[in-house]
Amino acid sequence: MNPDQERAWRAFLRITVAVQAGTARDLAAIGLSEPDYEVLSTLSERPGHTSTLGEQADKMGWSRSRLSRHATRMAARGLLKRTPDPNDGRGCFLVLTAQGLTALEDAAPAHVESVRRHFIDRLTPADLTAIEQIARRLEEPQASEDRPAT
Amino acid sequence: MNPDQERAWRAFLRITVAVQAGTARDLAAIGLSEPDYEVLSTLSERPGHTSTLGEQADKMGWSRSRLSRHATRMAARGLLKRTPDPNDGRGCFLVLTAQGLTALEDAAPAHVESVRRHFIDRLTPADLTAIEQIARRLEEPQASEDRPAT
DNA sequence: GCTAGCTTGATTACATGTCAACTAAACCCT
DNA sequence: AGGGTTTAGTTGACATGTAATCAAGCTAGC
Repeated sequence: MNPDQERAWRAFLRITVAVQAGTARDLAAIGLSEPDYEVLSTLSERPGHTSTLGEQADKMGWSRSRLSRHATRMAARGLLKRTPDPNDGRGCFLVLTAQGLTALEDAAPAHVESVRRHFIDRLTPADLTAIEQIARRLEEPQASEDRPAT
Repeated sequence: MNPDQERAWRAFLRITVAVQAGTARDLAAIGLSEPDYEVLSTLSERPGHTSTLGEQADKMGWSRSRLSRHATRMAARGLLKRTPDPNDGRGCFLVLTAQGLTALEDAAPAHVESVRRHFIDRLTPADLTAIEQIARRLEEPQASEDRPAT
C-alpha cells in the first residue's frame, strides 16, 4: 500500500469514527441509540408500521438474532410490540406502538439536524456525489469476492 | 434533508458497514480483531514497542477504560504486557511481546491485502483523494461544535 | 397422513464497549 | 511538610453485538 493509499485508508477510518460518534451522541441525548432509530424509522416506513421480524432484519441488513434481541429491548421500553403472525405460527410481526411513533417523530428532526451538522453541512455537493459514487463502486460484486463461487 | 443528501447519508452508512465487515472478517480468520490489530500496529510503531496506556489511548482515539480492558485481554493472550512506569507510580507501559510482534508480522500482509481488496482496489485514485479531502473537511472544527466554547 | 428437512425466532454463552465510581500517586500552593 | 486537586489506570454495572444451539412450525415427497 503506497502512502496515498495508506492515508486514504486512515482517513476513512477517522471519518467513520468521527461522524458516527457525533450523530450517536446527539441521538443519545434524546434517549435513543443509533440502532433504535434505524429500527423505528425503517418500521415506520411500512404499511401499518409493521413487518415480520425476518423481513425487517433482511431489509436492515441485520441478523435475525440481533433484531430479535433489539426488538425485545425496545418492546420492554414500549417502543414497539410483537404480535403473532396468523399465517405462520412460527413468525411474528413487529409493530410500532403509538409511543414508538411518537419517539420517532420527536427524534427525527433532531437526528436530521444532527446528520446535517456532522456530515452534510461540512461537505460540498461534489463531496456528497463522490460518496454516492464510492458506495456504488464498493458495492459492485468483484471477481475476487470472498463468497463461494456460484 | 433533500433527496441527494439523504442518498449520500445512506450511502455513507452502507460504505462503513460493508468495508469494515470485509476487513474484520479477514482479520478474524488470522485470530485477531480489528481493535487488536490497531493496538498491535500502533504500538509497534513506537520506540521500544512501548507506550504508556494513556498516551496510547489518546493516539488511538480510545478511552483509557477501553484500552485498559482491551490490553488486559490481549495480555492474557500473550500479545503484550504491562510494566510499571518508573517515572510515574500511577502509570504503566504497554509493551509488545515477541509473540505480539510475531502476530502482527503475520497479520500485516494479510490485512494490507484485505484493505486493498475491500477498499483500495475498488476505487479510483480520484476517489481516494476525495476521501482524504472529505476527512479533512469533517475534521475542521466548526463554529457550532458541540464542545463547550473555549 | 407421515416424516424428513428446512425455516423462523428465541435463547444461551460469550466478547466487547460505555459510564461512573474508585484507588493511588503526583502536583501545587501555602 | 500538609492538604486539597488532578491525573492515571482499574473496575463494577450494564448495554449491546455475535455465534451456536434449540424448539416449534411449515412443507414436499412419499
